[in-house]
Parts: sequence; structure tokens; C-alpha cells
Amino acid sequence: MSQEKQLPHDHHENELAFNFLCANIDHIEDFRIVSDIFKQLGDPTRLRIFWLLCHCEECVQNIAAMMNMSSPAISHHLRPLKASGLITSRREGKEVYYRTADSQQTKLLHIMMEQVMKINCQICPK
Amino acid sequence: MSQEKQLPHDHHENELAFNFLCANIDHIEDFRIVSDIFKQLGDPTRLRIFWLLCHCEECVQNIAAMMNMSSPAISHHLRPLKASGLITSRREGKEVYYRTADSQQTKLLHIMMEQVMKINCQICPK
DNA sequence: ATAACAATTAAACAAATACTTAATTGTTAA
DNA sequence: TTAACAATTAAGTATTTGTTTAATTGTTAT
Repeated sequence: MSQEKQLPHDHHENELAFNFLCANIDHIEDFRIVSDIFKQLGDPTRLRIFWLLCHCEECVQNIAAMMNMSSPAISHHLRPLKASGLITSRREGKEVYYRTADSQQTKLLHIMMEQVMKINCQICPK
Repeated sequence: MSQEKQLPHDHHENELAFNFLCANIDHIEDFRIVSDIFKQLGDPTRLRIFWLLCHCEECVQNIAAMMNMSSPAISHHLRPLKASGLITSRREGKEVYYRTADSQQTKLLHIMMEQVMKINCQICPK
């Protein structure tokens, strides 16, 4: 039984471990799904919106005011956040209220981003 | 004592909580630092490289072979990963070996990405 | 109905990103 | 010192992304 992939250089890896890596690194679609989640938080504006909506439910204009940005710009970022399932919305009269979706994933991402902030930043929320 | 920011709509939030949010949402630089980390993992190719290098140390050519990509393309992605401190490298003869940096942050990100994968994907590493 | 306001979408543009091929730098061994 | 090979960088291109202003859609109240 030989290695699944032939590499330019043989560094004498454990063959079982190597085959495990080769098998999993090919699940490109799975990595794409996960990277799409991280990509949402990979923009400072969306990360701020996500963090804000972890703590409160707000309408577009208020989000825009709190972040000193235009409402079209905020709307633009709310869309992919919603499409990826990280936030939800409900209309009440003329206003549409957004908040972070209530899921295992968003709780995980919220905890995680605050940990990354704690590691990398002096001043940080909480 | 009034609210720090005046919003278009007053949804009668808890004023203390509201001021906390307003104060923190303005730490734009902190959010930028964190989003820069997530951005690294927000590309499927870099996420695969990061995951791979969490499990083994490899030279550029082997990474390229395992991922079915050219070595310039891999090199291109290794650079920002290294600049952000997520991976390290060492030269040994003609080859340069890369691996994930040994830090609290990378351990956190590794655990985290596998959790996100577990939540969102059927087949997943491990 | 129409006026006022909130949110979204469209169009346009600038900036950033990912990838390719080709050239360059760095290291080892003949 | 040259040849061979590994890695990086450069140049060029196509795509994606973020933002702005303007137009549109949707809702409420007059």
C-alpha cells in the first residue's frame, strides 16, 4: 500500500497521518463553506455590525448612526450577513430590525471574536 | 446625563448598555485587527493551507502538490499568513518549511474552524 | 391618493484580491 | 563557477469588494 499522493519531496511523514491529510485537504467544498463564514467577519465594518447585533436589536438607521456610515452602506453589508445566516431581520412598521441569529454558530463566533480581540488588543469590549 | 450618541429612532434601550455599545463600536482599530485575522481564514485556499499546517510542517512544493496548485500561488498565500503571524517558516537547504505558529491564537482558530466545519459540513476532518 | 420616511437596489467607480506566466533570488552540489 | 532546483517576486489580468449617489420599493399617516 503506497501513499495516495506522490509528492516532490519525501520528508518521511507518518504514512497514515499523511493519507489522512491528503484525503481531507481535498474536501474543498467544506473548506469553502467555512471560509465563507470567516469571510463575513473578515471585513471590519461587518465585524462591527455583527458584534453590535450580538448585543442589541437595531434598525438600519440606528446602526448607521452608531457606526457613522450611510444607510445604503450598512444595508449593503447586512445583506451578505443575512444570506450567510449570521443575522436575522423583522419588519415593524417602516423600520426593519436586525439582530444576530440565535444559533450555536453565532454564539461560537461571538465568543471567539472577543477572545481574538482579547489576545490582540489592549482595549476591548466587555 | 444623556445618551452619548443621538439616534434617529429611540427604541428605549437601557441607557447604560447603550452607552457601552456606543463606546466600544468606536474602537474601529480593534475591530480592524480582529477582522484582519478572520480575513486570513476567509479565503478557501488560505484556510486549507492553515489547516494543513496545523497538522504538519511542509515545504512549498509539497503544499502545492497536495493542494493541486502552483507554487507561486501557494507562495502568494503563505506571505500574508506569515505576516499576520499565523504561520512560521524555516529554511533547510533549498527548501523552506512552513507550519502553523505555536500560539494561543492559532490553537483557538484551529479548534474554532473545526467546530464551524462540524456545524456546517457533513464530512469534515477528524 | 399623496406626502413623508425607512430600507433596499442600481449604477458607477476605486481599490483590493487571486491567479498566471516569466523573471529573479537563494542554496546545493557537480 | 556553473548547473539544477526551490522559493519568491514581478508584471499583467480578471474578478471581487466596498463605497457613493441616485432611484426605487415598501409602509404609515394625513
